[in-house]
Amino acid sequence: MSKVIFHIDVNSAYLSWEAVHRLQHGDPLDLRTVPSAVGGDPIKRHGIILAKSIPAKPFKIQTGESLMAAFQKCPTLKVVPPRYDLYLRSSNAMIELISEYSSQIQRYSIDECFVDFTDMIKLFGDPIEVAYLIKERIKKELGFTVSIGVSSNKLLAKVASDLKKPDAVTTLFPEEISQKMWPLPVGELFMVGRATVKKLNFLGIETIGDLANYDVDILKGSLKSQGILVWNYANGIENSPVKKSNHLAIKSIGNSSTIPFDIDNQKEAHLMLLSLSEMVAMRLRDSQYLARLVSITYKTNNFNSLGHQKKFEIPTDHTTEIYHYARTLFDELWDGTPLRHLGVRVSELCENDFVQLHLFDAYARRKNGKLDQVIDELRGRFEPKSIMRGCFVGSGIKPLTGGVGEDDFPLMSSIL
DNA sequence: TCTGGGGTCCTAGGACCC
DNA sequence: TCTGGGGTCCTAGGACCC
Repeated sequence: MSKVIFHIDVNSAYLSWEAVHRLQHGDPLDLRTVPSAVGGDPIKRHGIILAKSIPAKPFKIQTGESLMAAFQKCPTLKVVPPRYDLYLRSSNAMIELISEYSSQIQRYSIDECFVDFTDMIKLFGDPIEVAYLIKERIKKELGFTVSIGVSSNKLLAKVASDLKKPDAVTTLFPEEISQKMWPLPVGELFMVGRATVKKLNFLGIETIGDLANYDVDILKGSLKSQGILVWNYANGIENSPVKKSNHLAIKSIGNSSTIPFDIDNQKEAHLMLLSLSEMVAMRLRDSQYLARLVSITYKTNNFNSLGHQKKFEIPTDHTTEIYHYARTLFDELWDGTPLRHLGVRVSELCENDFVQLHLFDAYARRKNGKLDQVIDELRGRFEPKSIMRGCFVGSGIKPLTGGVGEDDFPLMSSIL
């Protein structure tokens, strides 16, 4: 028997949430009614558009483009800074409301989720009517709009929610594929990004329909497994389950940041790595995992990206150990080119309830672990900034770099 | 185009082993 | 060794998602 899946997508999420919050706090202006955007600070070199209002669309403002470019297209564009804690709370409120209709919810990102409604039909009735009900309740009770796609699998539900925006419910059942999905440009398909569009165009494939009706063996030849995947998607074939998000399914934890100035000396680079390692290690301990692999990445001032990684014998969650690995990796890779961006990531995670300790290491590690624990507690009880290492004083580098702390739920992946 | 930060997965090549 | 081949692990880089 066939499933019923919803995909629920918040319209211009960051911007809508920002607008609602401002209205609730007495701001007379609804950001959604004027050309506006949520964006970073160009002075700190974080100047890109993160979300835009619908009135900004006619100016061809694009998510991801620089604020400079955006202002050139629309000098009156109202830009506000992001507030991720607010967005997380807004997202949580929405999920809570949706939970009243099904417990089978997969949070796909901060502003998107999948809902398996199959078993709830006998309780709530017609899925499409329920989708409208959810949409209206979110609008009335939370103040923002969503687009909901309804279908028999996640891929089709996701495509459906994109067909009509904002504030809409759209179906895309298998029998509607040829009429509703096939005429779309192939780049609209999930997992067909810029690089794949180019390769497909080269084969004469322009629309999703072209792809669906192409010889899958030829696709396999030039696109490998990706070719089979997107061919299946173009034909509406996809059957992954709606996975209830559990944060224990995390595969890696990383932080990275663009520095307001170019780093051209080892000392500052090390300080930045320490700052990133502090955050990564705190999140790692919070996740109850240990990591076996540490990687660093950087971007030079001419936007060249390089990375280096290494596996280590003994999994760890200690700040100082992760930092030392990161520093060694960095020193092995860096040739002195000025840097604009640095990142630290840990992966190959394993449960932390059972660790084989080398006898020699045992004492030092326990001491380290205690220190980390105390710092984590103080940072939790007061403010994260309440404890910082002296070496950061006057350095121009923040003692902790990176976001996504406490309410970790980053299960956003490119895989359904 | 003066261009963020959080992720996941796949592929290719070399090392190493049998 | 101017020789074969398969399996697995490691690493770098790139593709995609939001």
